[in-house]
Amino acid sequence: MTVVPLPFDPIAEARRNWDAHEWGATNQMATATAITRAHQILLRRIDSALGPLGLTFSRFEALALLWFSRKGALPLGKVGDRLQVHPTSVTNTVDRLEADGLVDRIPHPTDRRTTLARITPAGRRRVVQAADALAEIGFGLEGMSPADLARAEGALVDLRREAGDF
Amino acid sequence: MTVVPLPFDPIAEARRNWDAHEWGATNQMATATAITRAHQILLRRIDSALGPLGLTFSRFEALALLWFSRKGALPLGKVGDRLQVHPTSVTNTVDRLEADGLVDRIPHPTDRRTTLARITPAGRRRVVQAADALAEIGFGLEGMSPADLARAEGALVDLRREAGDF
DNA sequence: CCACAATACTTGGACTTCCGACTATCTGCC
DNA sequence: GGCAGATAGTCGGAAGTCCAAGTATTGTGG
Repeated sequence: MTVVPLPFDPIAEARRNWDAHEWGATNQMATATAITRAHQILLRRIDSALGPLGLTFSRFEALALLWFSRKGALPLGKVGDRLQVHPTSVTNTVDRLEADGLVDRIPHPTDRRTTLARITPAGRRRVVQAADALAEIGFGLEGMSPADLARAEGALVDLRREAGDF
Repeated sequence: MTVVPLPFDPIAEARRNWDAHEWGATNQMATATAITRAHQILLRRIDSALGPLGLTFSRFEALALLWFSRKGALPLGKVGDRLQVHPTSVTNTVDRLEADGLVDRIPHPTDRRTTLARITPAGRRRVVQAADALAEIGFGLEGMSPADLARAEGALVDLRREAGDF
């Protein structure tokens, strides 16, 4: 995608327009726009760093979650809860990881409704490479000072909590 | 989507795992995750507020951009630059807005390569309703104090600038 | 103990986003 | 003037997300 730097901050511009037309909630609009843009920037950088490894951010997240888990395996539903994504997205993600041999599906020992996703040895090797690649690019956050990292994270805690994240 | 509040902050948990395994860039990981989650929360709330009006956030953004423009019309390429999205996404967005009669396509007066998207009277009415609906829900940012709104926006300025946003 | 509700996952469809490739048009330089 | 390269938009395809609906299994109240 062509990145064309604008000669002005589009958010400051939006603020002016919003205020001029009395559309209300200007501060929220500005912050929502900033978060949306930050997410776009982040996702592009992260996915392009992971592309050579055959991963996307969501696949990486799932893989890392399994890697961290005690047994290297979790019910698909738990994966969805932790990553806050829809069950169908988990099915899709695990399908692709499985096709690449990074994960396999095994039945739950006692509940036959439940399927576990289990990280394979190849998956363990891949996720470590991916974590290195992400650390290398600072998770796409080059350009943010340590103070800004902490500020951003802190400012979003209440939003996440209030939305039921934890 | 079922929202199941977790009994702990998943980001704090990820921090612990990351540090324990010495994967590096822990602070960036935490902030990137927070931004990603905030975006998920935001987008869901915003799209569900706009759904009854037949809009999505990206369609609203395009419509608002046209509304603010002096002539109510812009080349598709300019729309993409301002919203930082791929040309094909603009084509798609405008297709749908056009199908709903909120926008129409007109030729550029002098450059025959260029197509202008022009907001229609119905589009103008709709975008005002949408702005009201969004102000109503505080752009999905209920839960953030005014101080946090400013903190989040401020913390992301350098990221956006460094990424070539402006 | 058994019908009914809840839970776990998958399937099919809609939508958004991106990339690569393609057509049409304009611009600049020889 | 005319051709090479840049620019504007669109199309086809891949990937991600969600919802609605469907199957299978488990839990529960009378």
